[in-house]
Amino acid sequence: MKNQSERAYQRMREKILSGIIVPGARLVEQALSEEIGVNRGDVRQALSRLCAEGLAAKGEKGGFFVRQLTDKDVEEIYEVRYILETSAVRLIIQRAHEEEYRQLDEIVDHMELMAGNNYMLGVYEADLRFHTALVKAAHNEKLFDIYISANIPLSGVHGWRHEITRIDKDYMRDVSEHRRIVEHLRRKDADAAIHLLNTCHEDSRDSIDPPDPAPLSNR
Amino acid sequence: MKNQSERAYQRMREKILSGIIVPGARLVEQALSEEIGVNRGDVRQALSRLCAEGLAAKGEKGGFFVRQLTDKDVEEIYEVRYILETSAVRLIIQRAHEEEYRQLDEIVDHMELMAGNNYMLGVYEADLRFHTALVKAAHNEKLFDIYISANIPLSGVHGWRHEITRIDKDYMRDVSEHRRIVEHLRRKDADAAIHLLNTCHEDSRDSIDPPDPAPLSNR
DNA sequence: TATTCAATTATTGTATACCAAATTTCGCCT
DNA sequence: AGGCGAAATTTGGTATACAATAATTGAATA
Repeated sequence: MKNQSERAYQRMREKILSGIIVPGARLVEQALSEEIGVNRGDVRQALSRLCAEGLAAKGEKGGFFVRQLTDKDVEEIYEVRYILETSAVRLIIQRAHEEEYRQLDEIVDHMELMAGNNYMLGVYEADLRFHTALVKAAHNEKLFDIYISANIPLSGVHGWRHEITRIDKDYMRDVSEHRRIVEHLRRKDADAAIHLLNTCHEDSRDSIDPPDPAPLSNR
Repeated sequence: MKNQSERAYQRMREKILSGIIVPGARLVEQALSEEIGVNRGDVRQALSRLCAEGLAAKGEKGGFFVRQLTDKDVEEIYEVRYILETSAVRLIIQRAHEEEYRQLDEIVDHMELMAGNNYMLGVYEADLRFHTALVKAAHNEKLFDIYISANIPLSGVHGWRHEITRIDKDYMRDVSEHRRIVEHLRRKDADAAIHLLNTCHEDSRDSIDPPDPAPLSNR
């Protein structure tokens, strides 16, 4: 954390993504500034950035709010996710080095370990990391930036903290799916890898229940 | 323009994209604030947003600068542009209505008129509008947002104002290419449309000379 | 009890001033 | 021309003010 506005941004981002601040809630500048320990100007700066990234939005009557994703939004985000990851796979096959495949393997190893011991949140975290590493391996920084700043790997679980994580899910199947994706990448079989990626998407989409209706303070 | 920080954002964006402020130049807060007629805080807010969108960047020794695109950046952006527009085409074929094709036709008409009378900047503008409308027609707001906020249609000509626009370019060929793209879309021939789009990219890539080395005040 | 409306309080958007630290500029000297 | 150091500028951070507006409270009323 170099400077204060960066700090404000990071803290607020965390709070939003982890669901500590629920979607639809008003982002009160003074409260935030006191809590984080920066002044209102820095909070305002961070809010501006969060807005540009789609994590927050300006209310019609003024003020900032945590972005409320509609069903349509989620649907569209999955579509974009598919587009970006599919393209990443094709680039990976042209460009990735063994080193990057090894990194992906390692993440899957972690995922396996956590799945075996029922660390659901851990598995989820590893999954995030896997998809991020996947796009990174495409060797296109701009593509990676877009993927990150669009908060694509997180959108579906916006507010997961408030949901009951499905206990009966077969996490081991996920693990083997991810492992097979890496295999396909190594064999340069783009279509197979993409097909499996698609399966992942379907899975996570099904396992997500709509978040609690947020207690809107206004709007 | 609802509020001041929005105004600051708009003005600065214009200045950067039109090349009035050259790539690499320092963005002095006070100068900007006086010029635009807002206070420093608002400028700071706008700068924060511009940064998130990749139009500006924070210098290592502090301060904001107009983002300087390297050859690699441009290369990557074209790749992303290809990915996004290609995906858009595939979605358009599934979803677009006649109304949207008519809009595209109309833009091509404008382009033709301007090309016929050698309004080079006008042609360029219509081209921008065409590609934007294309992505919009994919009926995925998120995809559209990404396309816009990544400044993809503009990146290649970042600072075009300082270049000598090629006078000998065959603008009419561009026009007919664009017209054929719409035809292919109507016939639902994705591959043909994508192939032509690709041609456009190659063309514009070739016709762009590297911008003048920006007079860097530091960095 | 439920509802309406006015008074009170909170929040935003904007503006200004201040400060220390870092950075840049500029003139001077060699 | 090139290096040096002082002066000016710029940043990043903080505090405060204040009018306009939005939200909440609470009391009066149906």
